[in-house]
Amino acid sequence: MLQQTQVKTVLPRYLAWFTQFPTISSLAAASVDEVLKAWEGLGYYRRARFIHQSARMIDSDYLGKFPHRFDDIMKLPGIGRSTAGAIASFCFGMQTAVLDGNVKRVLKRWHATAEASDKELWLLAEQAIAESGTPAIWNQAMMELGATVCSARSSDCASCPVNECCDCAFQVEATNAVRKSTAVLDLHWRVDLFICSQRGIWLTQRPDTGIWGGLWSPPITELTETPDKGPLHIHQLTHRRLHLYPQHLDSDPVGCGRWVSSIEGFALPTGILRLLEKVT
DNA sequence: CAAGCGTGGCG
DNA sequence: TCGCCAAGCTT
Repeated sequence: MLQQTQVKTVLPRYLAWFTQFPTISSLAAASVDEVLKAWEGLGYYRRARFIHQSARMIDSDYLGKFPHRFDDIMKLPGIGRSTAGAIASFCFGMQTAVLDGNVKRVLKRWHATAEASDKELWLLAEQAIAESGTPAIWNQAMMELGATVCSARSSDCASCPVNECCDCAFQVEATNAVRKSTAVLDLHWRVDLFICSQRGIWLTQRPDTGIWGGLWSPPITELTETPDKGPLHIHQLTHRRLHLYPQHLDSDPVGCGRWVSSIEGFALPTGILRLLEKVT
């Protein structure tokens, strides 16, 4: 849940999650739609399907017990080197490094290597963890440092507990790499609203790959030409600006999908929920 | 290695 | 208001 998502955002969802899925086997037994619904609004929905797959894999391949070997943890879908390193060090006391956004920034500033590649940063992280002697504490400390006094927007070198051994103390600004901003692409989507009092609203399930993968939505058609009139709702993603054009239709829907009397039990993307709030 | 993948918070 | 970024991973 915490991958690329702030603790503040995750916390309430995390608590609700463990009420609904208290054990690995309970998560494994749930349907994909139940899991996606529990994840609704968190974004990066592939993570929800990955954690579901992981639960099922643990159930079948590891007798329902979370694996303790680093290589086995890495095999779980959605768990990469950094997350595996966090789990292995925090849960099992292993000497494994974490390299999240915070740790990367702290390492770059500490060693004054703003242009360091991921490969080089992993090397630095592994070296430090080996010398620390206390992997779990070290990892937590690095992450915490990056989240507080050595944060991205504001660094407080004067109050940093380790400023005396930091190569770039008091000159953080100079070592911030200039990020090349990635282009935001405009997409124009027609959203077909089949709504009737008798049958409710027509929803289709989006393909697993791509934007809002696996979630439910009214049928969406990509437009090559942008309508010059009619209602429009804009939804911003990281690298995409979605222009959503709601289209009320009285005809019968074609293709795969289902009528639902209420969207309550279905996981819908936030952009679609906002659009529906606006037009209904 | 770079692109693709959501959403909310914050300066 | 707007752009950046957050407990990254997969392809």
